[in-house]
Amino acid sequence: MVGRVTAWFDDAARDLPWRRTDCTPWGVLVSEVMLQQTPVVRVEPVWREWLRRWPTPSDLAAAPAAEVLRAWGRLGYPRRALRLHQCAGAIVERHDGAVPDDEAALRALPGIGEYTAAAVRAFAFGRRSVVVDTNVRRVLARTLAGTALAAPSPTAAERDLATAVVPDDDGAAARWAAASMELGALVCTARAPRCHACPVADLCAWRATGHPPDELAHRRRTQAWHGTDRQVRGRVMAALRVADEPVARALLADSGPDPAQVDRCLAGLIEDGLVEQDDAGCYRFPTP
DNA sequence: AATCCGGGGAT
DNA sequence: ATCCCAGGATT
Repeated sequence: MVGRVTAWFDDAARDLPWRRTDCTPWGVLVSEVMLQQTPVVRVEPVWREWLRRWPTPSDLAAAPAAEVLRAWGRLGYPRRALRLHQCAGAIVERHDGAVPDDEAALRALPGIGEYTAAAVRAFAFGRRSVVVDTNVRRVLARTLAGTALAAPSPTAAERDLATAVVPDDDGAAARWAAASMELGALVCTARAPRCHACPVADLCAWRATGHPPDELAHRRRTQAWHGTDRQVRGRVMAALRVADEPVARALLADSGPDPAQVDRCLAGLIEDGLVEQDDAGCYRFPTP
């Protein structure tokens, strides 16, 4: 399983900038945070711009939060940008400006959770770690468990299974992490898997049983979007992004049909540290 | 364990 | 109109 997937990866891997040998650990960390719930094609141009402007953690730490939020653009979940900014500051303060390779130290950084810490350790430092993202979970669910999709949130049994599969050797483990993720992203996709191009199709439990559908499909609840606070918050952030100066409340009226909702979202954005009010009561990104 | 948190492209 | 995407923090 591991050998065949990594061999496949040697040939099929996408040439992504954060995979190049000249990419720094900081570049890898930035890519991982940007890739949290945002597809590769949308991340790549923003990542290039960020690494050009802020090639090191201390460069980003020194930038104003407003510039960071602006540069985040439409990647979504702008709290990630704020945390990445805080993460850069913490790397400067706690680690002398160098991205740590220790899993516990990584986990302690803002915006770095279990997945991202393991991914940075593997991809930036070539060290063994158990990297379990949505792709790996799906690949393991299908090949080994024989189910169409993994459970909504990772279970302990799933972690144990993922851990058991990871090779002992640092380099082999890091290659498996990248290869298993890539297999899920390019071949063992959620919607229309390309089993004909899969290096382990002949040993896939899900395929062997005729691709049974997801038993929990009918209970999976898709997140609403239209009319939600998330949509309104997004519109407010977009309005502030394009504005050159603080924006009056009246100009944010078309962020949502319900004024009370817009006010609630503004309060939430302020609470989250994404927005602040100036002396005139106009809204803007945080200033130093 | 459940919720909240963006946004866009594919189907 | 629905689904999916290299998740994390909070409760």
